[in-house]
Amino acid sequence: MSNISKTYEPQKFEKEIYAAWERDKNFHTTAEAAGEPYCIVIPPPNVTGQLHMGHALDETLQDILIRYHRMKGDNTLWMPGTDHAGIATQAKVEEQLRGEGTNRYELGREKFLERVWQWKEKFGNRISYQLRTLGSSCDWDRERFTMDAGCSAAVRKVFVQLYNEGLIYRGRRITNWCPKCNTALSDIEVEHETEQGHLWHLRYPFKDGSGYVEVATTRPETMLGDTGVAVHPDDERYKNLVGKTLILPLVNREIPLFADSYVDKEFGTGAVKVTPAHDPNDFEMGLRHNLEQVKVINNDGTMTDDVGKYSGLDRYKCREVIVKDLEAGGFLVKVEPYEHAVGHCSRCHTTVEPLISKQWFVKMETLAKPAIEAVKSGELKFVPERFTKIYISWLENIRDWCISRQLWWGHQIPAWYCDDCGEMTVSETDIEECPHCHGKNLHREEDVLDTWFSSALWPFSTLGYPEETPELKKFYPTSVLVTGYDIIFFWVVRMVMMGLKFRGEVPFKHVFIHGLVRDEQGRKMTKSLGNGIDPVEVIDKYGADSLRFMLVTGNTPGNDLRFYWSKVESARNFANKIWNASRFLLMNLEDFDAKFKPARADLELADMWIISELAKTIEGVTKNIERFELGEAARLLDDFIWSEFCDYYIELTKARLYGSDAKAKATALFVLEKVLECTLRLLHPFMPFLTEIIRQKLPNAQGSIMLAPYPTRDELKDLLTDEHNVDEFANVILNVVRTIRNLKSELGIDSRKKAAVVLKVKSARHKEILQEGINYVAALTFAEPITFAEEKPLHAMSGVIDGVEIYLPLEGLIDTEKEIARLTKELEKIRKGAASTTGKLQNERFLSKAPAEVVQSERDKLAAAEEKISSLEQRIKQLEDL
RNA sequence: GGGGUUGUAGCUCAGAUGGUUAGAGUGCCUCGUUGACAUCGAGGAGGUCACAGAUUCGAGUUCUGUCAGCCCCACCA
Repeated sequence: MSNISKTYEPQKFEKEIYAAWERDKNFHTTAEAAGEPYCIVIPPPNVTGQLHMGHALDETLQDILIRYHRMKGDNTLWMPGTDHAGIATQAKVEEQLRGEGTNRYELGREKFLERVWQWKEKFGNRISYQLRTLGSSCDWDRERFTMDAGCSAAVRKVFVQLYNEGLIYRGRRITNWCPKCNTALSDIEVEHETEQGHLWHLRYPFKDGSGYVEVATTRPETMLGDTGVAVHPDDERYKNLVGKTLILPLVNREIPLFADSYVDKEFGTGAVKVTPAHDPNDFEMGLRHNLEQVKVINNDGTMTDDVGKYSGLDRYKCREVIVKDLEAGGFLVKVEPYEHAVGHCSRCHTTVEPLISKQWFVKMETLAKPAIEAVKSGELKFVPERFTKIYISWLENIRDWCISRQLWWGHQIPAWYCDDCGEMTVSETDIEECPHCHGKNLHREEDVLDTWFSSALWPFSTLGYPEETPELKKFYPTSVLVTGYDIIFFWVVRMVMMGLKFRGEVPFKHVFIHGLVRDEQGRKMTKSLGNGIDPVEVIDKYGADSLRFMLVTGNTPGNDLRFYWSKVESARNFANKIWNASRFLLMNLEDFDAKFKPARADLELADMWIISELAKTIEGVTKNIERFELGEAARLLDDFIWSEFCDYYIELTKARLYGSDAKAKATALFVLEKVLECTLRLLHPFMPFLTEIIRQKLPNAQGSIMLAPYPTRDELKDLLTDEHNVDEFANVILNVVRTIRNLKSELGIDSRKKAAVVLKVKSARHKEILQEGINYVAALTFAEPITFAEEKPLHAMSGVIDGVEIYLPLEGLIDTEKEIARLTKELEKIRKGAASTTGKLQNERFLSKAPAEVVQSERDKLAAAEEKISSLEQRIKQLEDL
């Protein structure tokens, strides 16, 4: 039983424990099980690669909530799974192919997809492995993938219904295009970054030779596609010129000067060149004024065949050449440095090109409204609350969602085009015949859906939708979504919209938002910086429990945290502390009658105190978990276990454990075991492995800790006695202990060396307390002997606390002056405090407005301070008289 | 341009509904290895809570403004 190693070595047991949990089906949930449903669907990690530290945080938070609720008796389901991550995964495999000297086009769609599935298999397994290593208690029997049969069926059904309702449409529009990924992107996949560029001022001559209009541009190469110049309708400078024709330099195309209120009169010359095919605003203006769309840039970022000598040039090379040519032709007025925002592909960081193409879109307005309402009504709550505002304002300004991607890896859009009649058909099942003309010459839409389309359905597709399964009925809406603030727009809002649309209810009641895990310098962990740390590496070195504890302590919802090895180390030290406290107990427990139960009267003050503190800790931890303040809960646990249980209580039991009174020993062991066992359960959601292995060694605990009940104050009610008195006792004794330790230290006496102490006690109550607790003082301070006296001993160092004067007699004469100086300093400190208290109590408005108990506590404070002052003054006088 | 967030000990961070002398971890200094633990114990130093106002009997906490950092959103070429 006690053959437990001297130090905590998590590597020796974590894997076996997890395997046992899994073998015993401890994670498994059924819809029929008893208890309130509690469900979390995992934010599915991308099968692009392995988990990083951000995932470790995300999973840890979820696992804490899940384990807590499971122990509480809720019918708890944590649904695991992974995401196919369209663009990202495809890019990885294409990169692999490039290394092999081939590409996806050579391979063909089918063979290529086989390769991606192989990739998925590899990394999907790696992710499952990592999640297990971390201790995640998900229901593995239900593991899902965004492209499995069920999710695909859900996607089809939702797509077709939205299409039939007119909420999905196909249109020729200007969209963000990534020339490298070779696909359209949605607005949120474009990252805007300010760049140092230039503003080129160009002059476009009037056809009639009557002069020029000056325009400015940051992208001169697009002038090849200009089909107009716009000015504001109220702009006096141009009023008489609107309607005239300009000649586009280099190209010699005739283009109109027209008026549109989009134009800002104040900017530049107030005239804008208009390129409908390559700028979203120009595109809109082009539609309003029937301008021609001249495409001059290809999908791959080179210039099109129709631009003469510029054809085939890369867009940036073309820019250089154009500028030269404009300058040579006298069309360049000036160039200024100019800072402006440029869009980049969030995947590959290539500068995005707005291009016109046929794409599929989801109409957002009607879907967004209920999603806004759900948050405003409180049906859906963000933790912390501040994200509500961000969520709402984003939804209020939402634009249609481009969902088609020119990729192969993903859900292929279920639309078929008939080559005979030209009609398009959208269908939930594959079709081989055109329903319009019964022709057989169909070809399927090649595009696939944006990854986030299937992710948006995740909370109900994983529960069985489109089937009306028992799980769907039982666990939807899920309880809470745990995710980082970086994907609120990508994912959270879309789940809410889809959930409301297809289930009529929000997908989750709470959204628990956490921050990013950063490196020691506060930088984001990224591949390019090479500053990422693999959670598995940390686990190998320090154990999963340490990593988990490190990730939650000192962190609050929504805030970023920094990764420090030293923080992991201190979490490991905490684990080691628990390990050794347990080892101590187990060693002493060897010849202990496990069935012994003390009578309430057998409990000592210290026993009652630790049980009372445990009860407070249970309440605090529970309350904070419920509020999602997991960092605070962890702090309370740390504090209770390390300071109160280990540093004080265990020390206080030693006299009994090593003494000869068998019953006293048994009582102490009983309480030690009781408190430890209860504490382990309280800590289990945070440190699942350690708590499991230790608890299994305790004589009175049966079964897995993860299925044991979560502690409650009620559970301790038979042992809780007279808590108010216990607190008072503890207060006095711990204060005396601190003062004695302090004095010893100042005297340079080893803390474990015996030293005589004299106490001068004012009230009978204090005397009673100290007499009863004198052994505790002795045990914690190595004070011996401790005597009570009415007089102040002359040759001694002294300290004073409420109601008690403490003296450490010295063997020789004391250095009177030094001691007086020390006491005077102490006296000043107390006087200062007393002065501020007196000030308050002399303030009539304080007396009349502050609550009675606040006033009373100030009075008590003052009385105590005055007592201390008088005691100190006496002592100083006594020393001065020497 | 709009919005958010942060500013508390050398460092990293806690401090819910305002109310004792503002806390923890880590680092630093002093002392201590006889059996739970040196991955430890005891003690200590270290903070005008960014700055300025306002509200209040009372502000680290609420409000306004200023400064500094970070982040998000945004179709002014």
